[in-house]
Amino acid sequence: MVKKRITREEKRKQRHANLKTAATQIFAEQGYHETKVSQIVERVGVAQGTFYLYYEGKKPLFGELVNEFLQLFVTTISQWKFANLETLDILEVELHRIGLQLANLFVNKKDLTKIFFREALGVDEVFDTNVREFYEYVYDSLAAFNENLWTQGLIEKMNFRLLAIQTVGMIERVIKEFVVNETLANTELDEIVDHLVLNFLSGTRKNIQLKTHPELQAAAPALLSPKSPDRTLRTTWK
Amino acid sequence: MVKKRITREEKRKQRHANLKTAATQIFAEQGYHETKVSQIVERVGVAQGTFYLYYEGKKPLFGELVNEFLQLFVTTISQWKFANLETLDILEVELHRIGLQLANLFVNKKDLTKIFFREALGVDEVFDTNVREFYEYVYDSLAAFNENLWTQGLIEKMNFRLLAIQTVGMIERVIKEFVVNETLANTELDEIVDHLVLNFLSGTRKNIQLKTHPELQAAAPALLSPKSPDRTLRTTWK
Amino acid sequence: MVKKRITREEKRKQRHANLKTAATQIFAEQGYHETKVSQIVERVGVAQGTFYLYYEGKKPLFGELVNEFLQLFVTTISQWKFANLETLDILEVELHRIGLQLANLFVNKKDLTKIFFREALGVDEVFDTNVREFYEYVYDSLAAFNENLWTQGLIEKMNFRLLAIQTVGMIERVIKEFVVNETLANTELDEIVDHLVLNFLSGTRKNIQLKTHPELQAAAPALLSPKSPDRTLRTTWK
Amino acid sequence: MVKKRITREEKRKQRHANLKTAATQIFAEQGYHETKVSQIVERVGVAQGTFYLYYEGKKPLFGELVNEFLQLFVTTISQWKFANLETLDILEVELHRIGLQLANLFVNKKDLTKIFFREALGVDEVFDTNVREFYEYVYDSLAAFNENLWTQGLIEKMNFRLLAIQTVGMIERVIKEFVVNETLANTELDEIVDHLVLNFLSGTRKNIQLKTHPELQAAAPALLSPKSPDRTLRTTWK
DNA sequence: CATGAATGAGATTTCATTCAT
DNA sequence: GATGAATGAAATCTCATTCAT
Repeated sequence: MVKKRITREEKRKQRHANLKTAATQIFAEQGYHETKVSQIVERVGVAQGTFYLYYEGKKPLFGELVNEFLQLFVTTISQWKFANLETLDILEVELHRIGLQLANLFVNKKDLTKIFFREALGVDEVFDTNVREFYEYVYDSLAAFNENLWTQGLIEKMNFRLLAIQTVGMIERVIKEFVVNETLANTELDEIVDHLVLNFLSGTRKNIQLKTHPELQAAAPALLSPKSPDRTLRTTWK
Repeated sequence: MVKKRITREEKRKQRHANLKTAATQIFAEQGYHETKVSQIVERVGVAQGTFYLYYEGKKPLFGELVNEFLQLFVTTISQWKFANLETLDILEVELHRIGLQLANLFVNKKDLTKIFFREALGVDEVFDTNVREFYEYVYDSLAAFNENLWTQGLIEKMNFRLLAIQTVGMIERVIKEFVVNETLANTELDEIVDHLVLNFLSGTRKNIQLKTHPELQAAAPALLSPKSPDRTLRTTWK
Repeated sequence: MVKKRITREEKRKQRHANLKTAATQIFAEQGYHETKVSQIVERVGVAQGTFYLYYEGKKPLFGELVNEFLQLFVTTISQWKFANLETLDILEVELHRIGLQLANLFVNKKDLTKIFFREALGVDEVFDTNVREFYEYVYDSLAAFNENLWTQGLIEKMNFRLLAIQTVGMIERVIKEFVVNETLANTELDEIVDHLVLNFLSGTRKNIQLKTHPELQAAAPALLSPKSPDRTLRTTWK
Repeated sequence: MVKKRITREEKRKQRHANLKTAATQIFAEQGYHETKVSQIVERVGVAQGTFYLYYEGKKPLFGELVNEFLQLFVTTISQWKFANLETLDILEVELHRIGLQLANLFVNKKDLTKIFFREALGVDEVFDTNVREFYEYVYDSLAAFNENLWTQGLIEKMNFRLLAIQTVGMIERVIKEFVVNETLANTELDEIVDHLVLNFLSGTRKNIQLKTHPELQAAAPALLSPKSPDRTLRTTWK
């Protein structure tokens, strides 16, 4: 008896999980609008109506997935503790650590990450609001963090909110290339994080003594558009 | 006779332009999927069928707009000439100049910018490919530019492609906030560009002499999630 | 052992009754089509499948309820005995008595009455036939009764079937207003029955001697549509 | 040119009319819930989508039809003028006239009448409200009319609202039998109206002098349920 | 060229009923 | 008997695109 009940409950959970997994995959593959409920149930091997036993509809499910991602993110960053960031060296190490932590989140939740970065916006007004709230939250957190670093004399005084936005953008695009598009797949995650941290801290500038070697500075040829300066992009689609 | 032919031709062009303008606006306002062909023709004041005399369909038109944006971008950056970037000071000034130039492009083409950043991805596989090619192009250009700066001894040796990606992300998100979401609307464009350039060059690190004032460096308390550490995000949608 | 069997049987009967009660209520509240089987079982607190152990389906249950109402009605009127309707006074008293009897049936079975008057028709062709047969039966009975009254010289000769139909209509609408819509709730049941009986017998006409007082008869102004002669009714629904 | 435009406009009107006609017929035949949009378009011979060019949906169309009926009714009765109802004879003639007028409305709009009497209630809450408002309006009008007759000494003092309700019921059921069920089809419309008017005025009672002939009054046998006193009605449906 | 009515494929969603446990 | 998850047929409605006028 007890066993039977467990079995049924487990079956239910299994099905729920299967549906979510299938939906996540297909959303990640095709995006929200191209994904049909029929595809989801087909992949799981259940009837169309079954879907609606577990989810109120396609949109609510999508919202749930997006929120799961946001939740994971928020949970992760809200756990960070920065007790003793006394020196730049310590800061660098810490930043590297949390950078890797975050990167792993994205890598482990590749499909959710794809979903978020491909179509979190534009599906529904309510979603949009939610996502924008999320960004505000991240900006605020990061700006406060930066300001604190300044208080400690670790970084320069600057527009900390703008800095936060820039930082988010940096990370975002790298994530997109690494996880979503997989164009950075051949680069070590560690190297990437390292790069981001160093760049965040020091920018690109050659250190001061270089100024004493102007002989190194040659004339720079026009550089951009190395492939095809007048490159034309496809214009027609069916 | 001749006059009539011209008039007719002009009318045609006018209509073409009107349709494109209307479509651009509505795509920017509502996104691709929420935009109905009926809305576009209604705004222009022509019949539904007329739309198809000027465009092969909704998707091709959208593709055209996205490409127009890409084209504008490519045209802009491919014109940059960096003849004499002899010193960091010159570089800084130059970067500021082209940064403003780019920013103005986005501001002037606000609708196209919105379209691109909201939904360039996820509408169609072909679009996606095209956009990805575009990004590759930008990365390559930027990486080459960065490498050249290094050659001139202006910047440090680093992973220039990764640097390019980071830079693109930085700019992208700032643009999104400034042009698309208008959350940065109260910040001067000049300040923003300045910030980006300085950050690109120097990062955030306090310069060296600070190290001689360790008394400024206090212990940093945990800082993130200033609003609500356990923040819960909405989970249900209809 | 024996006790268990009884208990089980009783349980079954109880469940059957519960389901019927719940269904009756919800049908009365929402009508046939708005009522979902899920709502019925939820109110009773049993599983969806259990419903089908007691009833063959939603429609058969509804039919059963409608028939229960018809049965009650038929039982009531078939018990009426009219042994000595010798005078109009006796007739009036008798009519009042059976009128009240009927009225109490409707009041006591308010939900069944609502069900019958709201949706007995239009749910199923078979139901419709059944209901029509019922009406025929009532018409026939009433016509025979009326004809008998005539035989006894109590009422005028007229089209007794038509009279029966009229009478049914009179009663029907009053019931609808009193029981179903409750717009007559502030009127005493006794007064209503009284009114119906008197009207059945004497109509509305002022008795003869009035004709000797023609001074009472003033010119009648146009009277209908006291609220708004050109009243417009809502035309659109979603 | 002009001709072409007219043709198109006419075609449109024709199609609109066809859809309405088909819908009216099928609603009248099968009722609201059994009627499918697919049946309507099939009968007209147009595509499914065409339906939605002319009507916002099935429910709004139904509402439109119900309201058309109500409108016709209101228009009819609001035009009645009762200038000189000086005597009962004149009243009788007038009532007969308007009774016929109303009856003809129902006969001419048989389908709308069927729709109204079969399913005006129970399809939608908004409809219900509308219909109930309509009944209130009719009751009010009729009660005022009756009261006026009393003011003129033509009829007895009574509960005029209740009288109105009774009258509406009388008419309603006769209409249902005559128009909807067609069980009175063999009776002359004129006779029916006559009957209703006489009954309204004089009821059924034998006039006074009959009381002097008690020999006519025989004992009445039990009369009701002439067909089958214990008649059982069908109980099961699929 | 322009029109705009018509098309119809296709997607979401509901819910009475079934049936394995 | 009871359960309740699963079923799947069926219905409504949308909208990009076509094509006769």
